[in-house]
Amino acid sequence: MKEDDEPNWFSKWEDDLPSPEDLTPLSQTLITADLATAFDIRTPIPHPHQPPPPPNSGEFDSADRTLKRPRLVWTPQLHKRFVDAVAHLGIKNAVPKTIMQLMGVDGLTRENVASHLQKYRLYLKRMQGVSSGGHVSGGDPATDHLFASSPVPAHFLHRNSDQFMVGNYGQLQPMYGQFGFPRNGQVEHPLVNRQNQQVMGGLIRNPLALSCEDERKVLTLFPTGDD
DNA sequence: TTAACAATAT
DNA sequence: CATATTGTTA
Repeated sequence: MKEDDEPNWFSKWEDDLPSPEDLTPLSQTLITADLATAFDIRTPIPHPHQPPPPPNSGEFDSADRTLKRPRLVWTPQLHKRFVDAVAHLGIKNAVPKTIMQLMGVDGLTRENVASHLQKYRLYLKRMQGVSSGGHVSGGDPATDHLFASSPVPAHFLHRNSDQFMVGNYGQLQPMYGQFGFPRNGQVEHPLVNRQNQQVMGGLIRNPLALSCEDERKVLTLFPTGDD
């Protein structure tokens, strides 16, 4: 009776081990749709009614990759959501996939975001060159119109956009308060000049609009309901 | 192999 | 010019 009693010296720690489900949320993809809603970035978007199913077009509107989608049109509302996502993520985590997830827009692909992000970064860079908020530097106002219609999270303009990591769960305020350490001591107001606003009344008022440009169909993603 | 990113193409 | 697609690199 020496082994019958079962001291279970190993059974002990074995029992103590956490079950596979108990641990490692680390492998998870960052920020699920649920998390995104948990933030404050508005509601999760329903879906923008996919491509117009032209009966005899041979294209299906299902979430079928590998098939061509209509050109995405970045409305001010959609861009706003984009900026919000980027702002809340911080530079470090603001990569296409994460942004896409945080935006929670159905039908929006990583490529869509990547492409837009590329341009957005160029826009920010152009602004850095020039002092405060004035748009110059050979950038046509018409070009920046979209970007100008959305408030830029300040910190992005200056080099020190050292945002905190994703840990801001629960409550997120539009204010980050932490300007960090201005090595230059140059704290400016990233006020965006809106004097160059074009005709914006009545033109961009109809969301969820599906138009036809030439023969290419363009897809306008839903209205976020707020701007 | 995935994804970010820059470059290039529509 | 706005967005897509591709190519390269991490």
